[in-house]
Amino acid sequence: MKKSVVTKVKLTRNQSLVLDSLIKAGQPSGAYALLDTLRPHGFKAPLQIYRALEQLIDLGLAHRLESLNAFIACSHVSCESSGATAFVICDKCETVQEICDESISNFLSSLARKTKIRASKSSIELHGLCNGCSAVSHS
Amino acid sequence: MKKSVVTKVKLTRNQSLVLDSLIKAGQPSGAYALLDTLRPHGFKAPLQIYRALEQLIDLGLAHRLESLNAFIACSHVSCESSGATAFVICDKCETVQEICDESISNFLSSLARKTKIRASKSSIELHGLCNGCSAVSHS
DNA sequence: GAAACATGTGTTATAATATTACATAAGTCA
DNA sequence: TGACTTATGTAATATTATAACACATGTTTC
Ligand SMILES: [Zn+2]
Ligand SMILES: [Zn+2]
Ligand SMILES: [Zn+2]
Ligand SMILES: [Zn+2]
Repeated sequence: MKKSVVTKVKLTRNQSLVLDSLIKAGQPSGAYALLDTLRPHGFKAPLQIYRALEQLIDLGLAHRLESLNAFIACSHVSCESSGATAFVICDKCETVQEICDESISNFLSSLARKTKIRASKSSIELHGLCNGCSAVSHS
Repeated sequence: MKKSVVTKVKLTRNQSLVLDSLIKAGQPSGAYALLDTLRPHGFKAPLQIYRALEQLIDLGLAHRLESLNAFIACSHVSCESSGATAFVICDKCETVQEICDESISNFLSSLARKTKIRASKSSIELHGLCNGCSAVSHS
């Protein structure tokens, strides 16, 4: 898993704005939602968002949720350490828990070993109802 | 994890055609690639593909690879048993290994327990270079 | 400083993926 | 049969992502 080694980086204006939006959102955000949010700041084209996101993701400051085609700010200081992260997503309230511990990296290592793959990127996403939403929606 | 309980289902014509294409491809296939493949059989619109895929996925006969926006035929008899499946994807030769054992379901159960989520769907995808490709591309 | 290079930006257009809406047909069961 | 569900056909549209090009800015090297 390639990861940025940098601990402190100077973000460009666009990157900072996108990261701030992501943090403020506190939820998975689509690229076009971010674009709309940032139009008042002069953003006009999707590429401005996608380019900033690419950097932020490389730096471990944001993550892409593959199953939602959406993005979210990293909830840790930064995920540089391992890059082995799992996302647990409530489909009702859209809360996302970002889990990044040894159980994840161990699982991925073991999976890579078993399948003889030289892993470069992983995506673990678990959908369902969080504790609160699960209590409410007892259909 | 909700799963079909059916063991033998009669597929409709469209569903059979899409499944056959997926199996023949033996690789992740995009919806529009499937559409092109099936035009000679009368397919004309993306919805015909997406609708068939939805059924096939519900039946456990096909899977969606979230990180590729693509689909693949189930490599087991069917994944009805657990629905806890991991995909290991070579980014060079596009080979996909579908892993479905206790290590996967245990990991997911544990993750769900830790995060207090009532899980309904999961997606585990590991990218990298398979054994063969990794040997060749020693840059 | 000038040249060479890498990185970031702005903008337009376009590609790739997925869904809505509506009309029709076919299968299932009382 | 009627009532109902499921599958289909088709057109239009929505959503997500990238390509191509021009320009600007920053950094290194001489
Ligand atoms: Zn993170
Ligand atoms: Zn919730
Ligand atoms: Zn399967
Ligand atoms: Zn390979």
